[in-house]
Amino acid sequence: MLPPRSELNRLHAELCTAVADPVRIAILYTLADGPHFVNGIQEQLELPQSTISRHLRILRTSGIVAGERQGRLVMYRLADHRVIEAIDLLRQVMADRITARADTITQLQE
Amino acid sequence: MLPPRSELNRLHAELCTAVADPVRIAILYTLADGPHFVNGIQEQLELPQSTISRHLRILRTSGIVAGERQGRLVMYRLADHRVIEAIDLLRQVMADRITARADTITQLQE
DNA sequence: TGCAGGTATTCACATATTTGCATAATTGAC
DNA sequence: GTCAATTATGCAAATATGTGAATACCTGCA
Repeated sequence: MLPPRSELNRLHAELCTAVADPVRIAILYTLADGPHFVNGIQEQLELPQSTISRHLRILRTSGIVAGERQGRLVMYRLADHRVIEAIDLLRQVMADRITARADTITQLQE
Repeated sequence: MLPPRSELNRLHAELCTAVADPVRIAILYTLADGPHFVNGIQEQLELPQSTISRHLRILRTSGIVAGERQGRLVMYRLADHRVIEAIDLLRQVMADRITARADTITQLQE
């Protein structure tokens, strides 16, 4: 007894929304290299600590990452690598588009 | 000479945002079955025509779909099937999560 | 040209999201 | 228990996003 399709689409959109932010994408690519502590992520992204923490909560709530406290630190890791696969696919689409546009400009200049 | 990583992440997020809406997801799955006219999409989703049109514009602007006028109708199609692959991956993640939750509930009831 | 069908846009409103700053909560060491 | 370090949250302001109704726009045909 699955939920109706519109409800599935709503949940699906929630998941997509969770990855639809530049800061969260940066966090996810950082975690794609392996688990990181919050201060490590912050050091890498150079953003206010509260900003990092709030975005981590969004990713955690949507089940995309998981956090585990280790003493005073909290270590975050990807909960499901398919999410990285998915956003990587979209990144390729974007990269191809940028390349195509650059080629067009180059041709116009010749 | 590529843009800096933060700029790429911003563009990447724009692309993700475009698919982060229940109506747009429904439209994309409709178009995954093949090109459709606007009135066909509207008939299938049962939403106001202006709503469909506005979401189609968002998808068109972000390059995810392409529209072509044929007489009085406009036919839309997916511009890059990798986008469907990407959101399908996320849908599987979501489906697995729902299944896991249902199993947990079942176990609690036993 | 005028009309009707199909699509796109504008408007006004409501809701949601993001951000920085300040502050709270949690943990380990003394 | 107190203090310092790390992480999380509350708050207020700014920005962005989604919606339906009405209207404008484009096209084919008489």
